[in-house]
Amino acid sequence: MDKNKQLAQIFERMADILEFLGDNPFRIRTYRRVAKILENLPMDIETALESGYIYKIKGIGGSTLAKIEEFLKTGTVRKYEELKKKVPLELLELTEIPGVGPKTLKTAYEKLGIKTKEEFIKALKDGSLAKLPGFGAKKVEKLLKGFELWQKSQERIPLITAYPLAQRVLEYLKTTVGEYIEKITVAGSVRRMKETIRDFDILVSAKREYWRKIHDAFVSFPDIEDIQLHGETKSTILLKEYKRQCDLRTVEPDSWGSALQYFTGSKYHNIKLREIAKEKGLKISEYGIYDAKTGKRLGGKTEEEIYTLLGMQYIPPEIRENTGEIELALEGKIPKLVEYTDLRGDLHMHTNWSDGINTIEEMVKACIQLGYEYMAISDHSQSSRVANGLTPERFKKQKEEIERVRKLYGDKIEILWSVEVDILPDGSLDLPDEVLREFDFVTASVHSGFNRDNTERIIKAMENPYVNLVGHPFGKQYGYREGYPLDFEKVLEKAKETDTALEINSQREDLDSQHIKLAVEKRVKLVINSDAHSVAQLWSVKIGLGLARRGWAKREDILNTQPIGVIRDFVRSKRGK
DNA sequence: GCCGTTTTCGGCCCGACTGTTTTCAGTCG
Repeated sequence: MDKNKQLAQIFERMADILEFLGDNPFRIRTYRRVAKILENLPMDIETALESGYIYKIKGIGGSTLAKIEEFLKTGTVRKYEELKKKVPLELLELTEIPGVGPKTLKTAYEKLGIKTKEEFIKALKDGSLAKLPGFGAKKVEKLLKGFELWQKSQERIPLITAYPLAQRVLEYLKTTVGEYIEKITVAGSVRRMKETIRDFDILVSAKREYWRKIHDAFVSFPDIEDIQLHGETKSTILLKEYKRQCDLRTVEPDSWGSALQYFTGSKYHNIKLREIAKEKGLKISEYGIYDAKTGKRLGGKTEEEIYTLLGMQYIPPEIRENTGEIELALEGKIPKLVEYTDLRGDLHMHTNWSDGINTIEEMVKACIQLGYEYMAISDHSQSSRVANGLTPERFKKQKEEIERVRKLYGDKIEILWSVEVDILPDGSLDLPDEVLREFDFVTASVHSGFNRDNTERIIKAMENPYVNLVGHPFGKQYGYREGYPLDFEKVLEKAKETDTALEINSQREDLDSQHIKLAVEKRVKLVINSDAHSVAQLWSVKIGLGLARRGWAKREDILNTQPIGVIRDFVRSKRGK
């Protein structure tokens, strides 16, 4: 999907340049929308063209198509090349600084001849920018602060890191000013369970008389670097951890639904909704949904109300990206996505037998607490030396311990004896078949050779009748390591052919939602796993679940929503083939 | 740029905040 990303970037850059040049804002919006579409395309752009998929996407018209085709043919887009010559390209990156937009840069460029980032920062610091019309000391000070902040927090953080941090702020507010709060939740990209997060949005509904108290408590959160805004409807703090911005907004209880809808986004989803509202003679804002003519308020207490008034199905937050969900909702065709309560077990976790920190018994007790019907203990195999992988001899001993724990807790939970066996560089497995056959469930993963294409290696592993699941197929770890090159189409085909499932690994966020969408379309079975290395990490299946929902997965697409009998049949039937 | 049972031309989401402004431009979400 490299070409998708490259093309998306070209359209994004063209939009930046056109904005700088003061071009038609609606053309600019179109370019950005195209970039978003390309980024979210669930397949290669070539495939999208060949299959005709792309022609069905609204927002991609003739001249966009021409540019895409030109890019595929020549590797470049002429219009982009020409635009690049007209502007100091390097300067445009500075729009990432909060408070800096294209107009600011344009003024600096035209009045002071500033062409590079360094020159811009210098002009900020030496006061020459402050002398320009529309600029003042305060604005310059703000931009400088924004610059420093930007330097610290350029990177987005993975959801698995962001999610607990957001929960901490929520818990803090609940314990300090909970009595004044009617409802509280995380909105924004965390609620949409986006793979990576830039900042946090927290929404509270409360009676107006309590807002001040709530905001005062918020800006007194212990682990903050800075208070950036402290108002009565909106405050912003900078969290020490990862230098993340965190917004708090308070609304009246009656506006809860419309505010939640609005602050959850995505931006493009909201724009589309408002367009539809307009066609229907309605108007949506964060305060409610109104009759456009009379101004009469029609609703806004719940999110459901908004979607209903627009004549569509409720759309789950995870798929609000304006990538086709709105059209389907208008036709009533949004599928029922998999839910947390559908999960019956976790099939990937480690114990202190390899690189985990808790004992088998502790993991079992924790899984019982979570209400699982079954679980799988899946420690590493011998070639994972850094992870203290088990030899066949140690696995034999582990089996005895599993039996012991089964006697204690077997009536409360089904304990599967499993393994995360290494896929060796040649695609063979780290344990012989006669050892693998002893396990109740086998996951095979790549833990070495991250710089090569691992397609053939994984395909070979899937051909082994004892391999039920490929763990973290891309070898990716969001925020830390890019995945290795992989022909995912081929992997999907082989998975389908061999009845092998693919893992949605919560710790690593691998697969990501676009891969999941493809797998769902191809009807390849998926498993949502925590890959927990301690009791404390078992919660993380919620991350995998979020990704699955973003990938439009339904309950039947996820193997571990099924009763234990189905899991056992899944294993048995592949072995019997 | 895209789009169309009220349009093939003339529209294109909405509101808040900030700073530099006597009514608005720029930025953000």
